[in-house]
Amino acid sequence: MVTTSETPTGLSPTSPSGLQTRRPTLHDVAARAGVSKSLVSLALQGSPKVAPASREAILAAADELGYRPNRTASSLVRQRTHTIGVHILDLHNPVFAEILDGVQEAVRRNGYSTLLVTGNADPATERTEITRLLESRVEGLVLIAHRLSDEALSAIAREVPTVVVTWRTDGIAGLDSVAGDDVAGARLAVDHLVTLGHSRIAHVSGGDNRIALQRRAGYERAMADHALAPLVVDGAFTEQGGYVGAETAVGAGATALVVANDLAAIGALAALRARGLRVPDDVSVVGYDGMRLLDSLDLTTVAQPLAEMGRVAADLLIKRIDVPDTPSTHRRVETRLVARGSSGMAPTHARGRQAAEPWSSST
Amino acid sequence: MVTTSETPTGLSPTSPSGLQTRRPTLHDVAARAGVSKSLVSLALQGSPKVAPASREAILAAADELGYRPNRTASSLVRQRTHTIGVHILDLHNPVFAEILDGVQEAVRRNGYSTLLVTGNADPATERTEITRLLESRVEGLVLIAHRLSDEALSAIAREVPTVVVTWRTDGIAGLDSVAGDDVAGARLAVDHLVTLGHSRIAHVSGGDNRIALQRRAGYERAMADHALAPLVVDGAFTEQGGYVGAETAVGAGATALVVANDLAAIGALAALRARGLRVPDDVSVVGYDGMRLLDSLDLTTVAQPLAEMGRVAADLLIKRIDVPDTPSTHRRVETRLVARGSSGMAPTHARGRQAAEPWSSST
DNA sequence: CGCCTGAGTTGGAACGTTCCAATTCCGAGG
DNA sequence: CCTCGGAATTGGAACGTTCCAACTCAGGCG
Repeated sequence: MVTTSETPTGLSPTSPSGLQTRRPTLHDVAARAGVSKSLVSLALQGSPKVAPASREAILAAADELGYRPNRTASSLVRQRTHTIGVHILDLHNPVFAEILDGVQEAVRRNGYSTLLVTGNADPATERTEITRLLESRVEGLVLIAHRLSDEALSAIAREVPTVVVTWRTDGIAGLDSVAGDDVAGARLAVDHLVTLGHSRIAHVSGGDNRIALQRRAGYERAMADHALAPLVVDGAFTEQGGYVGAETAVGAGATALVVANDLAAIGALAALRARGLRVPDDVSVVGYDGMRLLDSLDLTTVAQPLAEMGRVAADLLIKRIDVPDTPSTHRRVETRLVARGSSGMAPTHARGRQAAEPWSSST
Repeated sequence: MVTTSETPTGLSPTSPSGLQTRRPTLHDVAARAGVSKSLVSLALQGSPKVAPASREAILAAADELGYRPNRTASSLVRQRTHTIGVHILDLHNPVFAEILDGVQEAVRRNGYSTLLVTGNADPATERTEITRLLESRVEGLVLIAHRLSDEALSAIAREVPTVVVTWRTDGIAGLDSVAGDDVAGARLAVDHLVTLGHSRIAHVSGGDNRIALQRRAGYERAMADHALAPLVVDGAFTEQGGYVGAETAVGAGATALVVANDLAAIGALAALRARGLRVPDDVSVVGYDGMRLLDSLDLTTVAQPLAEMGRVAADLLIKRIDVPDTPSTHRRVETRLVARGSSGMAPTHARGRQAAEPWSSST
């Protein structure tokens, strides 16, 4: 198509490298197509009111100039960003990636897009990154785990619809949550090991965060219900945490480990290998979370429907964006034990021991 | 501090839920503090020209109203976003998270922040997500792997400073890249296995993407140099790819596997376990990438300095943002073999075989 | 006493969109 | 030939910020 070229604006100016110096605007496109900026705006939004000929000319001009709409300007005037902010506690833990899958799926299905951000387990960067999301005027916030105080969290929830994935937020008004039942989940692990004849079942803890404490409580209650002596050793939600935790646990004579999460369970496995202990013949290991990778690693775990958690969270959030004044809902997802090769019968010499016998450092 | 309250604006309006209906603006803060919006802007930016008393009043007003600056408005008028866009091919692969660590570190050190986005290995979403970054006017783009065509890539590079991490982009002008030498890296793996007495060394490929093909080429050349018959089986950069690839490879009598990446190597391990084969007694396995997790899994791998790659990439990018017209630089990072427990001497019955002997399906 | 200076403050234009109200254009109907 | 109506198009205000130029107001100095 031939455009009359008495319009002042030619092709976009380029620097020697070919990198554009000034980005073309609606105005430039309008000048090149010989119409007003309003019509260009209309045409690019696909309005049916634009005459076919004009539309064609505008699209051609935009293409020739390499026009790229400016989202910041658009969302400023529209007062909408159609964007959901997502904070991930730790990108190194594949569990969070799996939750994110579900979030993205639901967010996109609802016509929003996501802005992803991570504090990498550092509370200070976590704060600044979330602040950044709020300043970018995201319309909702998904927190895939976080380290905020209850006050900080509720302040945020007052500002923008928010949903927390991974733990319940009962006390705090105006925000939703999606989580599994960590107490019941830890009990599943203990029950499973008891069924296999274990009594010296130790728990490698995940530190003193909320989730870790819940799982620990579940372990302790289950042990008490089975009239077994509990042993909790310090660990963390990382491979290293699992490694050192497993070392002290087997040092104390444990034949089975309930590890705080999958990543730590992988670390525990490494510690056992380093000690020359076989899994599950000498020691059984059960993880927590249910990340996909564990299938390949043949690790027994307490599994949560991760992608579904993300999906449910995003759906709750979008509902809350549409109807801001809904009471908080806290969704509980089903937790189940997935038995794999890392858990087996207790070693014969350790089986059938007296239940509440105190722990000693025998091997 | 007592503020005179004849100003028209009171506290920000809230809906029954406590969720704010209209976000306070500079104007609201100005009204409440009894000054002009210009002075509020100045004060919030920490300008020394603002009188202490005014500053205090303004800060108090902002705090009381819960004022939150609007980044979209700010970046619109400033014509700067101070934001780097980062695209990650696949969040499920921890390798990319480790590269991202380096990127974030360098980006923050230089006073920028990041906007993270993932296509989750789907080319279509990848495109829309990158488009989104461009429309948000990021000042630079880091692509931690991607599936764009060369044309698409160079079009983007013409629009915004861009750096690709993970593979070289020699042919394409105006963008930088950071990568390891995949051909040499694969050779390291083969050499290592040959030293251990292996001759039936198979390669589980990573598909037909650029990197996979490079690694495959490195394997093939190294095998030829050792006068060994190569065997390449189809795989993918995923656990499943490694699983099926390993199955066919050992079916063909391989005693050692050079697997296309770490994730696939984990899958290969699972396949061997399922077949009752011991590692490394029956079969040795070498991965590629060097993700941290492999340390716990005791897997030999060809390691790349992942975080450093990210750091170097971000530094190159920021240099290019400052000085747009610099010639492309392609940084090569050092690749080295990290020997762990998954690679060992070739089984005695397979050792010292005739080198170029054709492969058969013996076990 | 008027002028100058500089500290402190302010109005208003600009950024690139969207969208409303107003305008032009053109053919049909009276 | 004039009027009307609908389709197509347009100007301009608005979004919330930044920043420049201009202004006010003391106080010091000649």
